[in-house]
Amino acid sequence: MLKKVRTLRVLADENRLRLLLLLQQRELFVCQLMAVLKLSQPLVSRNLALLEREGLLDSRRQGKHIFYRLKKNLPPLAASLLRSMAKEPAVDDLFARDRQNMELFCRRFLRGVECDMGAVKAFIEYKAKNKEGVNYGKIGQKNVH
Amino acid sequence: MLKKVRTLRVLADENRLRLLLLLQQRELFVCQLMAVLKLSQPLVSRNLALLEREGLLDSRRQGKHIFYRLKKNLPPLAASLLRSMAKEPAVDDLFARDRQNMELFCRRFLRGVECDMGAVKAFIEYKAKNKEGVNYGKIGQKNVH
DNA sequence: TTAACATATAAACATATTGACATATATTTC
DNA sequence: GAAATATATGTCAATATGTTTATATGTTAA
Repeated sequence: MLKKVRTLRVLADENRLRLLLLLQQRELFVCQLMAVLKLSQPLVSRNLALLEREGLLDSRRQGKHIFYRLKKNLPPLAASLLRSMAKEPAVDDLFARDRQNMELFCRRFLRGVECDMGAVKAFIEYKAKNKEGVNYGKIGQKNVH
Repeated sequence: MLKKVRTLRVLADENRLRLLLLLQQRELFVCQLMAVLKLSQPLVSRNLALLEREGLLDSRRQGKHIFYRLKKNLPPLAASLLRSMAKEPAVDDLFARDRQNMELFCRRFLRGVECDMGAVKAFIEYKAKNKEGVNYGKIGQKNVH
């Protein structure tokens, strides 16, 4: 198969797109992505591996953690596709929520700690209780306890 | 699933990309695409239907033939993706051959006739005999009989 | 109306992808 | 060293996708 068609296939998946969009902003490790996207650890791992093999991500180990981030010199096709995708309203909405959740998770559930599965679990439980429509991002306002 | 992810998935296929690239140039009917891409009739039909349902193609019937062409107002995502794809060397090579073959087919196998399955069959047999490396496009030169 | 033809759709099958679960690996901490 | 932890990988069932074969539809021409 043509390499670029393979790249397209890899990009044509909601989970992987959300991973890429989050990793566009900054370096992250697996458990952060698990918490925010609410995906199982093997699922996140596998999709990250796919993206890395396709030349879209870089990773580096630091202690127990493995950091992933968007490759600096992204293939032009992938770069332009990601940009176009991010502009689509529906994608942008979803991504805005993911970004907000990542912020919340890091600020209120990690607090200094690099990351740990306890925080992931706590975050997912917290989100299960505080259902849709909650104003996650702003501390000290009603819907946040 | 997000609509735009579905669109991406539809585009992430070699056969469909080749169809789109050919249809970018001009209106074509099914048997022309069958001959040039060397794909079965149901396969061409089905992929064209997929692309049309996704809002990437228009079709109109004229007698026995059904003409397809790239939609005028292509969704921006699809338009930019097609442009980026066409720039990729490997895709461009493949597409250049397809375009050349379409030209040859129309000029030397259709000749006035709108299209017919006999011409499709003849073309595919001709191509089977004159294997790779042949200079299809130029009449009156060695490799063309 | 029937035969011939271009295209569409359905049915059947093979293959690929997804996601859950179990397990392996690598690193730190004790 | 062993235990704990973060991540990776293998396996399987479910599902989706791609392809072929068979059949249906709609059109023209006799």
